[in-house]
Amino acid sequence: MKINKTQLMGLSPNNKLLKEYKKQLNNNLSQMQFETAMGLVLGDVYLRNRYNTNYCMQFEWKSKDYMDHMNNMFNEYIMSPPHKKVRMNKNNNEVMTWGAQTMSHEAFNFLGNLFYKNKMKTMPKNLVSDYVTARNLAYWFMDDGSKYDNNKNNTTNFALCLNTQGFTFEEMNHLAKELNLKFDLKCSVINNKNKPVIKMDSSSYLTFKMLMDKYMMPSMKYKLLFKS
DNA sequence: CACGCTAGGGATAA
DNA sequence: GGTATTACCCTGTTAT
DNA sequence: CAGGGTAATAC
DNA sequence: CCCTAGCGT
Ligand SMILES: [Mn+2]
Ligand SMILES: [Mn+2]
Ligand SMILES: [Mn+2]
Repeated sequence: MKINKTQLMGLSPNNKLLKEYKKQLNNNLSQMQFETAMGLVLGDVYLRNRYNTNYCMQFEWKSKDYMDHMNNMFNEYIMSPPHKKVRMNKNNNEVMTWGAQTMSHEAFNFLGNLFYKNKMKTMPKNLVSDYVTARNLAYWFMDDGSKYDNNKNNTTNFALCLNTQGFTFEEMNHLAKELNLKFDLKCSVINNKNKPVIKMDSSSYLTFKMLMDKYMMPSMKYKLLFKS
């Protein structure tokens, strides 16, 4: 008797049926989920291990479309639809985002163990050569990517960035080399507020765009669109 | 005198 | 009855 | 992005 | 992540 996810609607966190449902799920993410999740962990997702058992993912994005896409991608691990978050910041401005979370599950532990060594998020050595794929890169870029030149004219500088301020210069210097090696992306590390940012040279734009094209969600395509 | 280009910095979107 | 569990919001806070 | 609080089960 | 003041050509 297989448990359908719809049977879990409104159940409490410690419900027995929920735990049986978790058991019947595969202990590993699908290949597509794995590649996506890794991109998201590098990007905007919080991979959380609160009770020292199984990891879960916490989502927060401004784009509802993008959030819905993740809701679909990790459908079997998400029990509640995204909830709207409206907050006031210190300037009394309204800031609206969408929040959601997966259930905690063993399927997320491999990524957790890969990125978190003694509760600290680190960049695994040889991450790119061992794991990073085009899809993986795409979700990282959709999350933390940007143009280098954001001026509102038709610039000829097509350089792109990965906003990696959360990592160390050492980690990113190594990553830049790995990206160059595996994807032929001419990368360097630049400085933003004394924190590292990966810059992909303008000459690598077409290479990168070709790699990304089939994965870019509509709401994120602006990140690699130029006037000319 | 324009205009491309950085690095400096603000207000979110993480 | 207490203790253990844990998904769904919440808020703290800032590097993106 | 990262942690905290809690209400609802299970034993 | 994105915007922009202001140096350099
Ligand atoms: Mn990130
Ligand atoms: Mn981000
Ligand atoms: Mn993002």
